[in-house]
Amino acid sequence: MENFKLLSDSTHHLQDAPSSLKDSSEPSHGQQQEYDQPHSAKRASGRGKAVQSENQLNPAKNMSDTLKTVNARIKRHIDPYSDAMDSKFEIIDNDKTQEIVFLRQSHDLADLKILETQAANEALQKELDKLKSAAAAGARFAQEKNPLLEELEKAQAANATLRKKVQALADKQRIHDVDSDVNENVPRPAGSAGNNFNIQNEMGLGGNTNDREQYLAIMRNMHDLTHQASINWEQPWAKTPAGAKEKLFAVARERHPILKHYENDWATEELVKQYIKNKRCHGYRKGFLERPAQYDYLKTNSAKRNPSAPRGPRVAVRQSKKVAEKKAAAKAKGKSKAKLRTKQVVEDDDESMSDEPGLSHDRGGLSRQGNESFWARY
DNA sequence: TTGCTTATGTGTGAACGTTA
DNA sequence: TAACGTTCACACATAAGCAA
Repeated sequence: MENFKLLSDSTHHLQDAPSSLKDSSEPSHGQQQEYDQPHSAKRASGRGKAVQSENQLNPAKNMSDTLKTVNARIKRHIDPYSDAMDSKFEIIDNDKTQEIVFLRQSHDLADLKILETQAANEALQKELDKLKSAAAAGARFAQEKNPLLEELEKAQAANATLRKKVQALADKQRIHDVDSDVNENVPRPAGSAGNNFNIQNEMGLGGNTNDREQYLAIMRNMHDLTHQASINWEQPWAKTPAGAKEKLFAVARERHPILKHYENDWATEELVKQYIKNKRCHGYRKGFLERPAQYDYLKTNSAKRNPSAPRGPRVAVRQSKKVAEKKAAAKAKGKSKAKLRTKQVVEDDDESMSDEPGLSHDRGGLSRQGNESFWARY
């Protein structure tokens, strides 16, 4: 098969070929027709017939053109060293018209190759269609996804707006809290704790269980702070250094911000005073603390007191009575009248003390009538 | 049951402001 | 300036609650 060449080299044989050969191109197909039977069926009409009519007009030229075309197709499609070509060539080896036969065989092979290529193209086309449809589906999906994206963007924008609103409200609340700290100061009640007012109530923590718990928490914390501030509870509160007091107040305000509401830390002060007073009292009673001689008279007074005298929470009653008295005093014109009233109250008190020892502690100017409703509870 | 803590009432003296 | 009233601080007494 080394002699196998492209058909261009042998074109001259065709051009110089005798007319018998040229004319017998079709009749001489006896052998070829047998060989080419399957392909001739494919070319029953169309290109086969056209070539035949062209050959009748100028067979040599047509053959030359055909050879060129086929040769170009062979260059593109046929492997000259393939086994199929080898076997075909051997069959026609000694035939005079071998080149023509070979040309047709090559032509048929080229057609076959074209058909195969067409089939491959069709397969590729189908694959391309599939890809196109897939791409179209992707585009459709992208289009369908757009509304979701828009919705998401809207939700994000709404979220951002809400966040801004929350932040603004928080700022507003913080400002309000600061204002509350400044504006809602509770002044110290008149009198002394336990005698004229109740610390817990005046602190506004006498409402419910939670208030009570908060009050107790603050109170216990103040006790701890008293020791942590190295305050000498064996001495009267008045003798406590101002620096130690201020330090204690500052820490107390930090631990319990509610204490800021009470002017000049009166609540803190009252709690600590009450604590160290009771602690000293306990020490005197137990004997591990010596009472100053200046307070001996209190012991004497206590001995004179009637132990059967009833005790109870009278602060509120006395306070309300005082308010009523002040209102009455405001109505009264002239100081003489007020003085007269005071004297009368004292006289009433003296009367009460002489009549009923149990009311001897009613020091705040309570008349007996005004006090009856209270004592009725005992 | 006991001991401690808390809350409240008591009387007194001192300091302070107001008034005659 | 003295008298008076108010407020404050102090200790004592006691009831009630709570925990060991």
